[in-house]
Amino acid sequence: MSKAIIDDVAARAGVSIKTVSRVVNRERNVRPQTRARVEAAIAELNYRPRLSARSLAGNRSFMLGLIYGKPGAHYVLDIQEGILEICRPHGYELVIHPGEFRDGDLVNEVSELILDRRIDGVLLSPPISDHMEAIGLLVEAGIPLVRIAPTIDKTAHPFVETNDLEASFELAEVLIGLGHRRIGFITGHPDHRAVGLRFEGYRKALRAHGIAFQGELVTLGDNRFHAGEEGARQLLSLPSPPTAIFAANDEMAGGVIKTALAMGLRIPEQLSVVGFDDAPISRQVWPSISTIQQPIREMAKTATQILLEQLRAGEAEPHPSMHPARVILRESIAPPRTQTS
Amino acid sequence: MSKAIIDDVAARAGVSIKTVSRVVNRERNVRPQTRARVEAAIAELNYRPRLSARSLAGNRSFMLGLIYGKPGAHYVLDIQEGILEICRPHGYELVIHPGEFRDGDLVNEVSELILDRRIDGVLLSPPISDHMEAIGLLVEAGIPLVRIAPTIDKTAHPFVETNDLEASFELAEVLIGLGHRRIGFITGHPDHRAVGLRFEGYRKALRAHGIAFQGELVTLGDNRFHAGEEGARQLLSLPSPPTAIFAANDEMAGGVIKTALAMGLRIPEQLSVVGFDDAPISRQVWPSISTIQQPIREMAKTATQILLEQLRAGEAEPHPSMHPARVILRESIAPPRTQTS
DNA sequence: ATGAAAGCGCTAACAT
DNA sequence: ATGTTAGCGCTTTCAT
Repeated sequence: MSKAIIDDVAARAGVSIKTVSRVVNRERNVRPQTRARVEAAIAELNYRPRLSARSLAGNRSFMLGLIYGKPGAHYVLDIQEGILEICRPHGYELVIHPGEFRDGDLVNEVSELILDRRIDGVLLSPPISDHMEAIGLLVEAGIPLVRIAPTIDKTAHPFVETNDLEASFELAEVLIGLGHRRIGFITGHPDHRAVGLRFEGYRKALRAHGIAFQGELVTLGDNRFHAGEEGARQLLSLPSPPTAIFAANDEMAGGVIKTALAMGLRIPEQLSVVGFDDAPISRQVWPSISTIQQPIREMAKTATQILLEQLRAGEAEPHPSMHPARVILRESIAPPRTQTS
Repeated sequence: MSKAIIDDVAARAGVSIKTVSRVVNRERNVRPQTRARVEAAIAELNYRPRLSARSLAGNRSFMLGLIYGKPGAHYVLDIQEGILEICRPHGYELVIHPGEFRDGDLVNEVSELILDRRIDGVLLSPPISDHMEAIGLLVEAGIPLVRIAPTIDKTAHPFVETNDLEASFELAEVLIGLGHRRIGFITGHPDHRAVGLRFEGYRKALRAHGIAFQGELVTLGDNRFHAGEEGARQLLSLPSPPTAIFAANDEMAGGVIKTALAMGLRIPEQLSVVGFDDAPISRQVWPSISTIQQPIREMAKTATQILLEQLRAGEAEPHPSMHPARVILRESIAPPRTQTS
């Protein structure tokens, strides 16, 4: 029963409560000897500072906020755990906040988060990391924030990033290297800008290899499994169907696989498929999907470190940090069948 | 800029701060007229009580804790969102806490959660809802808790439950009804007791239909995709392989599908497969998996309601609530091939 | 039905 | 390097 409060510790260590406070807060100007005495007293009494008291007096909440969209459960959970791994040891709690990009309430909810909870700092994960209105609100309120994998306006605020475009370019090049020339693409949700960069990477790769871009080989998706199914149905019904399909994320690539199999195609012999994210589904379908792995957990950890540093230093210098993605090759790709068949 | 504090509201409404406090806390013994005046003042000033001040004075944190294992990202996220949906409107924040069942640290972390964060109440999701040591700690500390889908010791504490065994029985009966007699089973992780009930449901169904239980048709799994692959490989290599496989969860059923396809089997013609959970994977593989849907989000909501009620009433009556699961039939099942082939 | 006064346990500003 | 004194903004008694 740890009912000890700061006065108990002070009494036991024979110092004033201010000195105890100094030790707890790791301030300097405490003699090592004194510090040791206080730390001993803290240990003996199993003293834990009351968060509410610290908050009230110090005007900070020791809480970080995470505002996230819905880019897949595994993605969100990875981010959450990455953040927790860093912030917990520093005495910060995480308050999670699901928000829809298009939801008009998002802005209200953000201000509620600020006003009611007095969050000390905020992490924004995709696609909310590109939600400039929400960001503006936070900036106005003076709440430190770090954006995870933003794609626009990457000047004003600290962020951690990855290289969607380059990784996508590389994966497209793999297909081209195998001999594919008609490569379909299923785009992602327009609110998820990062996914748009993947499309650009694809186009750039085509260009780099002198392959003409063909609009008919592109279908509009929304990141969901179903869009992959639809897109595949559409692309594979073309008079001259693609020999490979690049889906902007794994969820949709999974949809492509399912539809292609249902249509009686053999993968990868008759159709190569690639995705993006290294989502669980990419490993779990048969054949497994070649994809791009993003170090999202690491990004979340770095973002949290940057945020905590900002909280400590009180400054908000843009502090970019790059976590490159990497290509993962699996069963879903092969050279195209020779045209003669 | 809502910098209004309780004194401002009191002044504006022409009452004492105690009365404002009464209105904010919905206490009675306030004349409707007075209440209206105070509420008007609150609205005009956009007053928001400081959580830290309320916590310090009232000795509660307005935070709920969720301790969860890792039974799949979608599952965890569903629970989180179910809880948030209920607790946010009541002014409670959610603090999430991933914990490994076998991790010795879990107990430490739980006490930290109690001591440091002064959590007002805790929700335990599977498999932690069966972690009696952690529960004991919470009870000892007098922290109200609600268990989500526990399987043991369902007497002492409030909980919400579902009917794993009965649903499993029902799904097994579907296979039997199709004519299957050799039905393989891949068990779940032993720490996840609920998954054990699914095995019992399977055995009970066999018994009910006069089918002898055969140990060789059972392999030990751990809820993960890979275990499904292994189990399928083992079962399908038997001299007389099963005509259907029941995996204790969808993740493993997905593994079965993948392995069976890789072995050249056609599903469902040559092998029927069923799972449990209605996880995304059950919809995303081809063919899609027949399974059981559990209303986990609803369970989480109900659990939160019970917890909040307890916090209000100050009592901890066991308050069971049943959320039945239901069978979902998809493409992965068919009658067995006739033995003559 | 309403109010006055006394903290809750800590940090901040200013001593010393 | 350490201590003193005020609060932080609310909820609790206990009056009235």
